Amino acid sequence: MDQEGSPQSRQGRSPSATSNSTEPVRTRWSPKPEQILILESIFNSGIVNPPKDETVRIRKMLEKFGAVGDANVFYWFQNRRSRSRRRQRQLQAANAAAIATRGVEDPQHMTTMSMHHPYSNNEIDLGFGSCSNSSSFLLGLSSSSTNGGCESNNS
Amino acid sequence: MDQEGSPQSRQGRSPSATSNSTEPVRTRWSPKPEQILILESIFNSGIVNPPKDETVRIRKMLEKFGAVGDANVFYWFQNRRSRSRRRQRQLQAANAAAIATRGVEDPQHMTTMSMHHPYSNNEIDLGFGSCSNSSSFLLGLSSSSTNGGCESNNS
DNA sequence: CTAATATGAATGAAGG
DNA sequence: CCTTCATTCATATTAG
Repeated sequence: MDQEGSPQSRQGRSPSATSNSTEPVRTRWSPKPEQILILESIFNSGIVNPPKDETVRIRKMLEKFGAVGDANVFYWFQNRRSRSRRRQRQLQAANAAAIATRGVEDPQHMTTMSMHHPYSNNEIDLGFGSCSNSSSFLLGLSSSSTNGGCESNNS
Repeated sequence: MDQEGSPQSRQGRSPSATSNSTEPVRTRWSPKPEQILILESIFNSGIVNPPKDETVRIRKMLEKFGAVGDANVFYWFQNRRSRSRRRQRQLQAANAAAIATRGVEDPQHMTTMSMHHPYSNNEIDLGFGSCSNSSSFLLGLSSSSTNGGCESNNS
């Protein structure tokens, strides 16, 4: 394979940028660790589906650590949501199956999602409803509104 | 019940313990030969993208030979599809290049075909269009909505 | 032991 | 929201 000695040296640019001649190789955006931290913090803060304006704000925040476009942020949240839900279902199914411990299998329903994960990556909290105070440095979302940014969004 | 799929450390009997005591050493799923046979049979039967229900059924089938989760089956088919496609594209490109042969030497590195495969890696059939009925002992599947039978897949 | 390869798993991007 | 494709990462296996 191709394993460079310099990993994570991929520079991604927003697909909207047409004036991009210095980087002919279109590499898909690879979020930097700091960006991932920010995104996860936001997600765990309850903002799982940021509206357009917030997406832009988040993008600007992330841009300080590397090139990123609005679409990237949008995709990230979308995938994150989907992934979390999937995770949840599998986890629940596994748990139920473990508790069941009996050969009762639903011939119709396929709720039995038994998948043995290698590492315990439990992330089953999501303080919705109440804006959980994450000790994150990214608490600067307020701009025009007087609110601190504890809002439940839904589109 | 099934604790884990028995990693079967067949690497080396060397006592060189790689610092493994209570580490969750993410042992990735290693399909048993029988499982691989089943999966390949199904794949070659035309089921290249089993729907969820079928995936569960396949998983149950495989579980008789070793611990496996739905996600593993899902990943297996996904990777299989991707690999088959890529392989074909590369072979096609190589073929086209061979036909060209208009003195146009490709000074670039050989990404298409340069590696000598130890075994005859000819798997370019993918007899879609006509559902080839392989004589497998495990053919007991019912078609679902998306695909699963003798139908050309979408996209 | 090191290098190359095969393959399971994760994720960004896009389609429907 | 859901599934699917393509690319990439990580690791097990095998060749040198």
